[in-house]
Amino acid sequence: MTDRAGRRRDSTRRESDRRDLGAMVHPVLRLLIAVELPILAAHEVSMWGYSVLTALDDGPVRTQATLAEAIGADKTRIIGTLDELQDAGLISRTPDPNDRRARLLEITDEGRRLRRAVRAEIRAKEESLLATLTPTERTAFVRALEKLSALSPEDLPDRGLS
Amino acid sequence: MTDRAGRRRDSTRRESDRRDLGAMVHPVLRLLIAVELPILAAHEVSMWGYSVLTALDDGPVRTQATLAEAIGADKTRIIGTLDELQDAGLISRTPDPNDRRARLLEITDEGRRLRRAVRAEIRAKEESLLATLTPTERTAFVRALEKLSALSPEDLPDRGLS
DNA sequence: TATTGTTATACTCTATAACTATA
DNA sequence: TATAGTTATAGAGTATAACAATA
Repeated sequence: MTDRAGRRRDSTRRESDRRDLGAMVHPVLRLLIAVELPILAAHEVSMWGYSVLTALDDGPVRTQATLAEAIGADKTRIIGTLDELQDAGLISRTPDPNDRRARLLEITDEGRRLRRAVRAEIRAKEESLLATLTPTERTAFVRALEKLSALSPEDLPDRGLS
Repeated sequence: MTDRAGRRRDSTRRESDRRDLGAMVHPVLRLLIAVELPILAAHEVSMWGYSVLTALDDGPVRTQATLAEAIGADKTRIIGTLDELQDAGLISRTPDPNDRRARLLEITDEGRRLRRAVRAEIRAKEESLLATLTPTERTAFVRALEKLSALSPEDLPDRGLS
């Protein structure tokens, strides 16, 4: 029924025959990045830059550290990105009058325009990816991603092994 | 109906309200890595090492470059990994008698044991992730990953924009 | 001359800690 | 003394090109 490598020789198929999730998610992410990079480059914005604009399009943020955590980055890592975005007039970064240590971060109208233009192009590309799925698969896939991306390692119970 | 940031204020929900796929897939991959790393460390094998063992458990490979491409790596990048695996007795690496430039790569019995033990632990952890999904979502999610991970950028047609 | 594997180099990303300015 | 932001440094990961052995 199965050969030496453990693959099934008959036509049956079990979910446990699948590859590890990581072995499938990794190439998918690479594919998404390959699709997005040319679009971002055409608009002269980096991946982190787009990520910052996306976060700020949901509303202003009071400190850089808060913003960094929201996009899964480090506070030291986004400084260069914020410099670029500010120089390009895509965000404003002003000291909070009530606490001059903090920087009030806000997207500008032009930043919003840029972010939404980029998103529209990315969505168009994503459409051609999702078009390879059936409607059922597509809906469930997106829903599953929303659920799983909200989990953190601490949410996982131990289940015997490991 | 929607506020300034474009979010819907009523209870309706559209798929287009979702985040970009990359913004969801990235944290999922990070979660999977966070789950796998402790398991791999306990067995003293690296991520690339496990990836190599997994590929070779499907059958031997005649050249290192072929193996590298199969796991989405560079031929120069896996050399250190192959050295470690060989030193640990997990793979064999012998010059092909017919073409002594090539190295015949094969997993050893111990390598196979290790790989399958690691996989079992990873699968157990993945179970607790997938348990957050409904059965329908789970099946479709895995099927969608299988489809999407098989795509390459060239498979994508241009669709107007970008 | 072409191919396989290896080594060397530089470049990017990231993590850590030290520093400043404000509180 | 503690916090927000910045800078500096070192480390890991990766990409590129040059090299040795074999064909």
